[in-house]
Amino acid sequence: MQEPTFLILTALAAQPLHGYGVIRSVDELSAGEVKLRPGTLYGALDRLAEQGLVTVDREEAVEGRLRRYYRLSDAGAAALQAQVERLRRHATAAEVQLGKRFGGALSFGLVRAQAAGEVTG
Amino acid sequence: MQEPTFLILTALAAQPLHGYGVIRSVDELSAGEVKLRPGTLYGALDRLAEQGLVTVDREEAVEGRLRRYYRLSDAGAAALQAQVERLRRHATAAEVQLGKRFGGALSFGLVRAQAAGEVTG
DNA sequence: ACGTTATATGCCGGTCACCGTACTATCGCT
DNA sequence: AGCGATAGTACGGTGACCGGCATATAACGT
Repeated sequence: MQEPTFLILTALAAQPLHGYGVIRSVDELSAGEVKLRPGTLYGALDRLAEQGLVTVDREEAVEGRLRRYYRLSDAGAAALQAQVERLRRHATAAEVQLGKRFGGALSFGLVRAQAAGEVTG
Repeated sequence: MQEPTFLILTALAAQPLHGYGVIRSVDELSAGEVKLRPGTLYGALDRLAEQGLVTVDREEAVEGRLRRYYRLSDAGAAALQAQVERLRRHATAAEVQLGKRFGGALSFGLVRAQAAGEVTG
């Protein structure tokens, strides 16, 4: 699962949103770092619906415009939670490796890596 | 940056490795979850070298076979560290969102999410 | 002697997620 | 009337990754 897809699931985790709502939510959640393009969003939404990770909650017609709300399914929530754990494991592994970067054991600030996120063991 | 690329950088963070060494290291680091195919590995290595995130450390000829060692550059280490922080932020954001999942504040087991890995904020 | 597994690298075609852009359409603001 | 925000659809392109194949040597089992 890629970053945009992950953030779409994240946006939908709290409550159902329509497409444009997802774009705004992802923008906020990523502190402005990730701005979803329509092509990315609706493509991802279609794929996620196909996989059963999101479902169409309802369709509203607001002043002629269709507004389709998407909801995170239970399977989607489980997938997201699994992905969160995967991300954490990878982050931890990378920091442990980075801590070994100067060839041996060292006893000062760089062990920070382990201290920071490392309790997983 | 995708998962395979991230794990390749992670593998090289501790010490220079040759191609096959990276495959084994990634296998270990991911607890057997990620098995790099040659096409993925060498393609990624070429791209990373182009971006200056890894450099060729040295070339050894072991019994006729060439063994090319790759090293993580300082830029690569910085990129990996940045990626680690990005991953952590996303993981945290997702768990906060998942915590809101049943519509409001709740005071039992599901707040586990925050308790589990969450001290970052 | 032969097959299998491990070591080690390179190449190529295919897929699919994502990007970028353009287009349609309505509302509110100026 | 024109512009920007809202809201969704369509489509061509890129590039990372996958899968498989080719190549070569060495160790190990049968």
